[in-house]
Amino acid sequence: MADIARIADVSISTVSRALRDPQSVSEILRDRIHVAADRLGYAPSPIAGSLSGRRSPLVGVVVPSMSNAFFSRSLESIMLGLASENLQVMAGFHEYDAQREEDLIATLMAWKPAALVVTGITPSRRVLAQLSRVECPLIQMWDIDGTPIDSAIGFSNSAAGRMAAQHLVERGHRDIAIVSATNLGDPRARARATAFFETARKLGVEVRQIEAPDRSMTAGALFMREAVARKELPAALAFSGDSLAMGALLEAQRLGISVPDDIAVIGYGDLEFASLANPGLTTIRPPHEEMGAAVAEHIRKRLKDISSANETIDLGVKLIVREST
Amino acid sequence: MADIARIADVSISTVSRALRDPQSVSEILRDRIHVAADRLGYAPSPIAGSLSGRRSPLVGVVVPSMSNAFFSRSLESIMLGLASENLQVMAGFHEYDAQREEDLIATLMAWKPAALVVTGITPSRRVLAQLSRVECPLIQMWDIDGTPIDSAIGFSNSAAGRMAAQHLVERGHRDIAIVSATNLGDPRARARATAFFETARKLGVEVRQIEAPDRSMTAGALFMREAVARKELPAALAFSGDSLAMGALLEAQRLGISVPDDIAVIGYGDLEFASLANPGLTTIRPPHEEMGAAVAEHIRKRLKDISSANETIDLGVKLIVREST
DNA sequence: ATGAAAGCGCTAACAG
DNA sequence: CTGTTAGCGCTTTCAT
Repeated sequence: MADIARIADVSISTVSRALRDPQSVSEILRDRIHVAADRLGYAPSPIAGSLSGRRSPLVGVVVPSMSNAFFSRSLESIMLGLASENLQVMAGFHEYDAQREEDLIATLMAWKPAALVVTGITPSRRVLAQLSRVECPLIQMWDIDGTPIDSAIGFSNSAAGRMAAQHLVERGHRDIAIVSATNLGDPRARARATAFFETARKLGVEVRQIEAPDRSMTAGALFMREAVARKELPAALAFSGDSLAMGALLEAQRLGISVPDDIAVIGYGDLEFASLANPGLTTIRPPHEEMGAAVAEHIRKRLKDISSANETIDLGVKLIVREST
Repeated sequence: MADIARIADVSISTVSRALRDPQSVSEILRDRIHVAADRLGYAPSPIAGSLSGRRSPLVGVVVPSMSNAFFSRSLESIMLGLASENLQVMAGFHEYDAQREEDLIATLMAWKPAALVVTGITPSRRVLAQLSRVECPLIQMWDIDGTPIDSAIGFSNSAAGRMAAQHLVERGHRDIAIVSATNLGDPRARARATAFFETARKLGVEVRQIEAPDRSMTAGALFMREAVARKELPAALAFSGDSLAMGALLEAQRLGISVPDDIAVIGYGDLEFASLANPGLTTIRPPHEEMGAAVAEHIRKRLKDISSANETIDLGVKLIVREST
């Protein structure tokens, strides 16, 4: 910037202004400065800018996992929506470990991000305290059931659970089990399972809860194999995720069990294979990409406009009925 | 740091040393400083450190896509392997767009990263020039066929293509087609397809090349439906990815086509569903997670040790034979 | 609308 | 082993 200032015969402050807020500089100087900057191939230092300024051109994003299709999609669309704003995403994951989440948030905050995006609306006590002190816009995504600290963009996981239960009961099922990997510590999966359970009960159906070791297709297949071997197969199965459901579907096929004749199956997620499976998998579709796009848009808005903080946006879930129920 | 210095009654430089290289400070001062730092709840500013120091505690990672399971897995394991070193990953994607890749690399370099990881060994001319000027350790991952700029960690995509062709020909197939989404601009998919083609030819088999619109399961299903409708189904199909193959497998099932009796299928990737599919999908397994771990380890080593630059590590691919061939 | 001056919080020679 | 002294490259009052 000093070089530009010399060539354009202005002060460094004017260069700074011309570059970050062109309107605040007279047209003549502005042009001289931009020409000089181009000639020198000037590239601003985000580090120096961040040290000096109020915040960095960074948006922190905290997700439970990077390899989970749900979150990697959200991440991708957040990045996409923020690229035009010259905001770089700095992401991390914690696998539902509260300590790791806390450390991660602390690390991200140390970079003075322009905004912070976290997954979930009900953090642990300590993380809650930590988030309450955050000085930048804070967006909680993937859940809106509860009290947001600042803004929340997502959908109701309880509604998703309710929807699934209602569907199975309406289909006439009375012998229902829900297969869920709750011990992973995913509060949203837990919320869905709880809502499922309670909705079914209200409709006069007692639902069995079965614990899966994790949310993988392999776990789904394993569950199915063992349930069949023990002859403990219920008439309808709700899985906490499409991968579990797909694993079960494939294994059922292998074992000669007919879906939906012998057993009805519903998933959650509407991952790509849900529509291609045989039979097509009935599932609940959360607003994957829409969420990322909405988060990015919200950040853009808040960085410009006056405080449009404390917004809650419900993007809704959909029941997608296919052949498996 | 000034507060710590005052409390511990030392100079700021000594605080800096005690914190970043404890060994270089006498035990007495070191303890006083750490106690003071704890008491004050001191959290270092990575921004100030980066501006002042030679580099930032950041590792830039460039992948083609964040939502692709291949790359999100690598990313996750790189992050995991670097967390202990207090290195934060800053990642971005470009969807095989050379211009976006160039911009992304420029953005990452502006943060003075401690290391840069890119995907692929054969960048465009301009990106190559850009990477040659990088001042930090540079790791090219997911491919080792070619001349690395600095270090390369991955496997031979040509070998993967060769392996697949050899397998199908050995199984006795003469009517083979390869279904590949080459127009996405993925040089590694292209390398695999080319090697497949040439290997088959050497073995006396001419392979048809069929273009898929993308690498999704949906595209695989669509291909299968159309090929069957046109009665143009070859005896053996090699797909450039497991998702394409899985889509085709599911659609074949739907259409009553038997795999491998009517048609043999081989994929690439060994994604989770490959072993669960009916029939199990024969595929080529690249070293997904191993790569991320190896990249992280290599970075750790290079940041400490003397220059162990210009290393090329071949993690190898495996042919996994299942029922589909 | 422009410039001068004072940092942002830390690292890194250089002396001693 | 420790302290002094300069910055790193930019933003931001405060004057003018």
